[in-house]
Amino acid sequence: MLYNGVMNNYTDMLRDHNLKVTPQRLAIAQALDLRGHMSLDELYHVMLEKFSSISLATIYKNIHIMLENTFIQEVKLPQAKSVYELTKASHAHLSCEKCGAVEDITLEMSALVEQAMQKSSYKIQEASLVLGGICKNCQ
Amino acid sequence: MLYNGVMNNYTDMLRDHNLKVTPQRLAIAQALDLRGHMSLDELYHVMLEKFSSISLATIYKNIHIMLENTFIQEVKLPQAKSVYELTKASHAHLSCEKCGAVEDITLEMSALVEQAMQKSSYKIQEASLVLGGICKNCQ
DNA sequence: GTTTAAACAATAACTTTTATCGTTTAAAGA
DNA sequence: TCTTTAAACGATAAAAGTTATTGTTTAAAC
Repeated sequence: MLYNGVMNNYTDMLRDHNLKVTPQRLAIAQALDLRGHMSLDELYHVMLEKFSSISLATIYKNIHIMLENTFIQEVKLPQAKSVYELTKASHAHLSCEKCGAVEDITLEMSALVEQAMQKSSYKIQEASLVLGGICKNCQ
Repeated sequence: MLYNGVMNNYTDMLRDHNLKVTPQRLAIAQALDLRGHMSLDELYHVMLEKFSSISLATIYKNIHIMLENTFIQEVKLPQAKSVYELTKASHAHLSCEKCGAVEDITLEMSALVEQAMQKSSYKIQEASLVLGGICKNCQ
């Protein structure tokens, strides 16, 4: 299932999420896997290169159903358009405020969540963290 | 400046952010102060009660300029529409996935940010954290 | 192969957000 | 307090973003 750290069997991944396998969906999966994070616009323009007559509605509908089936996740960024990524283990995000790059980062958050549950009366189920800053290239 | 924990001098607050003081803006400031967090729709409907002929465009334009002048902040929630709040010291948010309530919570995040700076090559400037869960009432 | 439900492209419809314009008003200076 | 002026207002048009519809194509099960 893994080749040089890059997943290559998008067909199985789609089927695992009850998504019918089409060339368009395989290309979306590949694009997201390759680039990590993409906005709807970016995805549309990348898809246009492979499918010159793809409809924008196809992008919207696939993003919608892929979110519904948890094949992908939306990342809402404080100062930019949402980006989408393939669903993987829970993690936080780094967002460069200069170039707009988005990276995953895995952090130990259990202590923080514990702190929050003690301070509040919430039963916390998930944490969404975006750290804004300047990436290495832009420093 | 404080009366029973509720700020009452919205005029000064607006002026401090270079915003011309109008009845509509005073009402927006008061509504956000009173309720903590409001979506654009909620704000519009609350404002309609005071100003029966207020234009939706006025809400959009004021939210825009108030964001620009950092009088208010936008909170992007993972599974719901954005809400807005008066700008205050940096803090995280709790979001009830059942009733939609949003609360502020102050957490000690410096250790986490330190962890992130060591793991990555980013210079981190701000953290945006939303904790999703179930509030006391909904449990 | 056939059949069928789902996905597709095209595009219309709808929603959300921004821009325009004539009028009103807050705020600064006379 | 009275003018003056730039900004804010309401109304509404325009633009941008998203969803729904329709006829056609295609993936997948039989």
